[in-house]
Amino acid sequence: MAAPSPAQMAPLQRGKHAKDQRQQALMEAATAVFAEHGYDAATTREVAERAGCSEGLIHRYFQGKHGLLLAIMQSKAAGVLEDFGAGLPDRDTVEAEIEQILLWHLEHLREHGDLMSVAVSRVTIDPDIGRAVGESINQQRVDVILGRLRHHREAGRIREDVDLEAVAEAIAAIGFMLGFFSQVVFEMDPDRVRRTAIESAAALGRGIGVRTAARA
Amino acid sequence: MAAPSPAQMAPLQRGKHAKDQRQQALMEAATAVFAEHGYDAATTREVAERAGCSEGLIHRYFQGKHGLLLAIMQSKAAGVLEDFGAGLPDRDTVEAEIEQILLWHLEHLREHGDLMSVAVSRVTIDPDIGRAVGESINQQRVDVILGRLRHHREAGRIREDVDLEAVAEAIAAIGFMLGFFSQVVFEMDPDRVRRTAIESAAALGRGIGVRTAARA
Amino acid sequence: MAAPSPAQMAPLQRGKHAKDQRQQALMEAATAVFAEHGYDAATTREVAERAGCSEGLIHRYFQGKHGLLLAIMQSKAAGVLEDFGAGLPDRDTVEAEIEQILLWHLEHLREHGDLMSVAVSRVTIDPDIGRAVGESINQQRVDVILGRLRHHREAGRIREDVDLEAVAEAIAAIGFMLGFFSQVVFEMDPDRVRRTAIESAAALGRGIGVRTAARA
Amino acid sequence: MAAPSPAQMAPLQRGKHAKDQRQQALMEAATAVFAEHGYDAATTREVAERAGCSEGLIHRYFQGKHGLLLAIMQSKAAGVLEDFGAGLPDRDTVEAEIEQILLWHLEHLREHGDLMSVAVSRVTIDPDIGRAVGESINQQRVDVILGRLRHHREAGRIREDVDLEAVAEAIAAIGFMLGFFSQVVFEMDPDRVRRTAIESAAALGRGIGVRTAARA
DNA sequence: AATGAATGAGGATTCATTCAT
DNA sequence: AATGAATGAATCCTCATTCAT
Repeated sequence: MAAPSPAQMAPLQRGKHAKDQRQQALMEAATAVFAEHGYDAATTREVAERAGCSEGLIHRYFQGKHGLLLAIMQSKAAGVLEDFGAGLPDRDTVEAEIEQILLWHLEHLREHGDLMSVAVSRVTIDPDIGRAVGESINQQRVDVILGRLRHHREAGRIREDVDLEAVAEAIAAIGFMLGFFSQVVFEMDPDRVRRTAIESAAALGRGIGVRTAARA
Repeated sequence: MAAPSPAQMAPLQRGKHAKDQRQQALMEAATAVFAEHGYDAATTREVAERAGCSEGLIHRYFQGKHGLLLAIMQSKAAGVLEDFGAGLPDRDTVEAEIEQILLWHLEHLREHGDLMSVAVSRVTIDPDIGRAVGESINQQRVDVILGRLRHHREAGRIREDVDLEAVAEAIAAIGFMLGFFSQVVFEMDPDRVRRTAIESAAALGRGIGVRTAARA
Repeated sequence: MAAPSPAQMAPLQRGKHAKDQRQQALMEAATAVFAEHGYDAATTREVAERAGCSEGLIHRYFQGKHGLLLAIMQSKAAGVLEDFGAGLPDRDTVEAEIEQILLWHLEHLREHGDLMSVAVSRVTIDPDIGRAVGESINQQRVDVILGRLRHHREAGRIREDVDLEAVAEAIAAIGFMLGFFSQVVFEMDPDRVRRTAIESAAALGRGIGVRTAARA
Repeated sequence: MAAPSPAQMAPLQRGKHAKDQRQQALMEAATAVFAEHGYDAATTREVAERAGCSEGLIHRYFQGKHGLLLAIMQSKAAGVLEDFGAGLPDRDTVEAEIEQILLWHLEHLREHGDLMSVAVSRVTIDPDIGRAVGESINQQRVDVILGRLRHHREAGRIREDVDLEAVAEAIAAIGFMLGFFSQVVFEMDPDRVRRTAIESAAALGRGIGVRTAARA
């Protein structure tokens, strides 16, 4: 899962203003190492080695190991969602909409598997992380989905009696489970996961859509 | 979340089957401590203290800290599902079926929140745990759900073109997310979670059910 | 200064109830190491090595390096004075009294040079030590001297207009400076130090004694 | 005790004799920081911060932390005594002479409390400091006192059988203990310390003075 | 069978010092 | 000449594990 992160690509000599590069390198290395061994079992030594700099910098830049974890979450949590919503085109049918949302999850959670692993493994223990993950990553995702569903309701494509929030959460749930657990954790067959997403979208879409003449 | 388990100080004398009691006490204490601090940060000392016995026993009985974790998973993972399926009555409609499955998740994941926290936080790191959780807990749940859906299909209540496996996984996903993450991790309002479950069941049920006259 | 402390004299095997012996060994080793390098520069590793046991025990027994320092002070501070006063015979003249007090200081501060070095080097920095040294060691010494002077006043051997407390402090001051600084720190010629003590006692004794016929 | 020295932030520009100012600022800041935390526990970073310049300068100017300590001692040790002896007027009686010597100690050791704290806390550990303190500060003080006592002996005010060196050391001892330990370290009541000094001077003065008619 | 004293390997962190700018 | 970013050695401490009792 963890990108090999060959490090030392650039010598990164002293005194340079390469400070930002080093911080970035440290955060990326840490994400990989944390995902591999877990936060506690990860050593600052390995993080520093992979980032190609000294352990001391972790403490200078991030005030210690925990600060590094926090910095990762704060910096990347935003990034995970930045193109969600904005990047997705409008769809003509509810089924297509849900389908593209689920497929987006499949793609993005696969890409950010390391980050999610770290987040998930800490979320029950570390209140700071719990907050970051719960409010940022989870709630925001639900909100974006909800917004898109509202569009469809306004277009008369969703039944009046459907609780949109509940459905948005259900979609987020399916997206997260398939995208992270099925794909990344359990390493299921990608085709099966993809088919499950598509079928779920169809079922859910039918369930909340108004019955059109075609469907009736 | 953690069962209080105050090391209830039954004297736990020497002989007899006190051994089993001690093993049980150790496993329960460990579940709580692991859930609280995470596996790595948890100390065998605290586990032993809460169980009311000496650290040495952890190694004698379970061959160390990791063995204790494994024992917990193996012993409890089975138990989590034992009444799932068997305990649930048959339902007349697909909606009611899905609803009761989701509500069962809400109830049981709340009860076993500690165990799930431990499992989830280790699942990406520890291959043994990954196996136990993935194959036992996740797949078994999907299978049970699938079995129940097949019943309804045989009764002519589910559309022919629906991929039952996909739907079963979707249901399991929603159940797990709502039951564990929403309830236990994010501590959302129980009523909202419950409503979300019911609404999701309705939407999904409608989506896979054949349109009856009543529904049309 | 530091007793060589060859350690490992007894194998001190496991499981023995040699706990007290080990604590004692640790405290003695620490006294020597602290005196040699200073508290901060001393390493727990060296202390443990000299005591012939593992570093971990320092933390188990004394809750860390600082606890070890405290334990030394508390345990030995009392001991330093236990024979002061009790051990000294009554004297017929004030001069003889002061002389024996000063000579006692010379002897005892030489013996406990290590302990005093540690105490003195920490006394300005560490409030706990400041308290222990200031109140225990210093004030108690003055009190004992004061008690002995009162005896002589009651015997009519000390002038009425002398402030006994002030004189007691002066004697304690001379005793400490000669005993610790001159002897231990500056390593002055023992004979000269001894002569200084005797002459000081004579001068001070004459200064506070009533002029007898013999003296006049 | 510590002079506030708030890093008064004179801009301290490049050229000129700003160098001397910086060295001075560094030494004063270091004296305060060393006195506060002890030499080892003090950090060059805090010294530099308080002096308002960068850590690097400590190494450029003083060749490191230890050099800074040495520079302080060498530069200030002289200053502590510069007006001792010269600044004190002649006295008519031995008592008055001793009294003014002791009171001088009270005043000057209070002023240089920080410096003395540093010196005393290092004197048993650091041979360089030991030398500086022992030979410079201690012996010089004794010598000055001895010189003044000789004056009085030449004036026939001191008994023939008194060992002047011994008495000089006793006076130095009392002065140092009262001036540094009682006042600065133990923070005793200033009035009591002062009274102790005066009474000690009287006793000692009587003890070494020739019995005049008035006294007889 | 159970204890808990002891170990020792390993980890995060601190800090004097160096050096490119 | 001065800075402050970077280093890396060294320290205190923790903890799973072992073993004598």
